[in-house]
Amino acid sequence: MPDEAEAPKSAVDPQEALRIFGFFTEVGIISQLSRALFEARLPDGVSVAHFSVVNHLVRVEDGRTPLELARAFQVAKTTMTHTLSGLEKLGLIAMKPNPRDGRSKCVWLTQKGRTFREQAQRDLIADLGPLSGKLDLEEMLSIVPALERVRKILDTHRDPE
Amino acid sequence: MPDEAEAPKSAVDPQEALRIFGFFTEVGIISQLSRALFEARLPDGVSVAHFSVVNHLVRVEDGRTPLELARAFQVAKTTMTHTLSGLEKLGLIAMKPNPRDGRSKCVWLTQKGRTFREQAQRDLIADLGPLSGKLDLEEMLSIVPALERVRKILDTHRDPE
DNA sequence: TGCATATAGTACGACTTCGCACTATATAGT
DNA sequence: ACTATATAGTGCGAAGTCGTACTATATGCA
Repeated sequence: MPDEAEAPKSAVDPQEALRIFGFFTEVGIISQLSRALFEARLPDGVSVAHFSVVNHLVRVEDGRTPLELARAFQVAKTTMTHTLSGLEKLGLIAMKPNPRDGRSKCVWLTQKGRTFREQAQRDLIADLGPLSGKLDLEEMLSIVPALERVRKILDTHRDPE
Repeated sequence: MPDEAEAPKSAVDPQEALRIFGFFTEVGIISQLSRALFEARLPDGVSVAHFSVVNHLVRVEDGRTPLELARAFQVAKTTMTHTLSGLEKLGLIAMKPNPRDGRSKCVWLTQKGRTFREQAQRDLIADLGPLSGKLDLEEMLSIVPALERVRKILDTHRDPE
């Protein structure tokens, strides 16, 4: 481990930096593994992104604009366009013009979308059973606030949309 | 929030499931944001995956096989093939036949690779300065063990290689 | 009013990751 | 020794995400 011994001006020494990298490495791997796990349990053609958006529209009223959704999930607006067009083809949402802004649209859940979400959530919960036996759920949930703080700081530090 | 009131057989109630989804949502967003942050600070044409592999090869001896690397980063072996071919084009690694197994190869860092890693790490550390001032580093690092536990359980629960 | 600038959404191409199918080599069982 | 099976790596095509560039509409200012 050939770390440098010079005094860094910015309060981060190489030793600590390595551990910070480790944090982000762990987060990246968990993200990848959990995405694969969820995806395998969703119907063919439905991605985690699809499910997440439908889920979000149920929890916070639908009628959101694509841009609001992109911001909520911290993805580029082109990505949200792609996801929404997939959801529209699946018949889970309907896009209507935004009465308050001619440039914009509003995203509405269809009945099929609501039904799908309830079924998918039930299936996911059922499949979570075996996992939940091994995961320390209490510990997992206890670190969510810390993760939220990290996320918010990273968010403010990225280049503006 | 139309949650069901039936008694689930598998120890996960819908309320808790939503919070578990929340955990993975946070992890996914942090993964995305940190990837973008790091990528913007690496030279053109060098991805986070590239840097991570080089960094790994420095920390744990080089001479690893592609499959070992794929397992270390929990990515498909085709993904590692792609990443390594990029690193080879960049001149940061060299692939040699594995003397112990004719099917396999070994990945060695070039001098250029080692130099690159030191420089890149220095740059990243310097750029981490402003962030580190706002992040609660101690809190971040304190939850790494919990993340490792989650990662290991998810890993054992995915379908084999 | 008229024009400059900002914003919402989209088309397009690049990059990353993955699954599947394939080749080459290794290993196990007979 | 021979054959069947398993494993390491790669080529190819599909899907997701992103940045750039573009169109259409909105907003601000002279």
